[in-house]
Amino acid sequence: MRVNREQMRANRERILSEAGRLFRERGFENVGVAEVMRAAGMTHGGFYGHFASKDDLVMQTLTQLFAPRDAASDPAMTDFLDVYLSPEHRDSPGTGCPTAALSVDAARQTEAARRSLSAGIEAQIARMAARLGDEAGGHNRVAATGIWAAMVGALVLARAADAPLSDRILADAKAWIAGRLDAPGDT
Amino acid sequence: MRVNREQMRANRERILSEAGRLFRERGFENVGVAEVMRAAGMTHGGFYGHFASKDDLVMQTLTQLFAPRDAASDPAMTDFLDVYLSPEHRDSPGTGCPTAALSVDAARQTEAARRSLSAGIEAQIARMAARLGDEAGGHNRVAATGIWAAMVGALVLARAADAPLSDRILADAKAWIAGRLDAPGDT
DNA sequence: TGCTAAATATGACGCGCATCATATATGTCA
DNA sequence: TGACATATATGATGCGCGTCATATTTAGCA
Repeated sequence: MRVNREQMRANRERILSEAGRLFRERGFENVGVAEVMRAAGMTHGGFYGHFASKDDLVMQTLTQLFAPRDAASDPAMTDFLDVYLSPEHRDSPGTGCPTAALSVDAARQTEAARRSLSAGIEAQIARMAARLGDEAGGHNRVAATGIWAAMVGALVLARAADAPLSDRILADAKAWIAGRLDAPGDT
Repeated sequence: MRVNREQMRANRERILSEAGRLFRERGFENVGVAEVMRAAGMTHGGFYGHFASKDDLVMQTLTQLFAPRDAASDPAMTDFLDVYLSPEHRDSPGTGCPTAALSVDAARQTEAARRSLSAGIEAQIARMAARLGDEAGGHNRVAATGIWAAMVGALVLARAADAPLSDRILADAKAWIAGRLDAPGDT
């Protein structure tokens, strides 16, 4: 039952990947250690060879989900907005934005988990500000925070709302935010 | 151990009230039936005399939290925004906005619970639109959705972020949203 | 005032979960 | 190539939770 070092590294990454998907789909409390391991193609026993506890898994999953990616390949704001507030993104939280899926839950986790999430939020705001800077210019941190909050909030509301209302929230929020992009008008 | 009808009604309301507070503070999955009953000053046994199941309690709690109040006494948008994105509101989810505290969790509950939440979101958007109508006028539904999403999202982000970042998110989001209130500019 | 139904209390059951103990098989290295 | 370390599997333990069975007390009503 022993695997080589490469295999073990791959197993560990598959655990983290499946945990990231399951946690985003159903929240930290509704996914058990055994289910994560099963999704990764193993049994529950080997879990503690990879992680110290479930809290540790939660923290490392958050860290991985918010790992920095190169901002150079970021799509333009308009395209990003269009994808972010699409029905497809709303309907697939398991592969979607970890902030929208896990922020509320993560606020109730370990201090270490909170720190990972907090760093991810800061990075995202900075990236949004940079993106706005490329297209407008000025003190964009305020606008980046407001636009990002509106996007996350709209996705959360759309996921909570039922069928006809949900689509309308996506469309209306997208239209409103897009309208704010053109005319910066910072305070 | 029997109480009169008035007392029983009061007990039932206290259960719902405490459940509303505890659920908003810690989420549905992290609060047990026994703890809710204890908070209401009773033991766990009498629970099923009031509710059919925990799912039933969750649904009725949501219904009560989103019960319509008279929109006539709503504060002006600016005052509402100031209170909503205050550090006090961020730090007391148990008595704060149920949408920000429970939306993500509620999306994973019973269909009946989802319906209660959905109705609450619809009512809130309508109230926001009416408020904007009193102060501007026009097709305000789009703006109401965008502003409400920004407010909910900013509160969620502020609750997830750590100390210095959290305050900045509140202040920046508040400033940005307030700037969008003056100039409607609907699409 | 006494009988009955009802509201709450006490206690128990079964299940799922996180965690750990031990077994087994196989990479790793001398 | 053989001995040992180690990655995973099997199985067990303890605990908390939702739910229910039963007991107890007392309001409601004749």
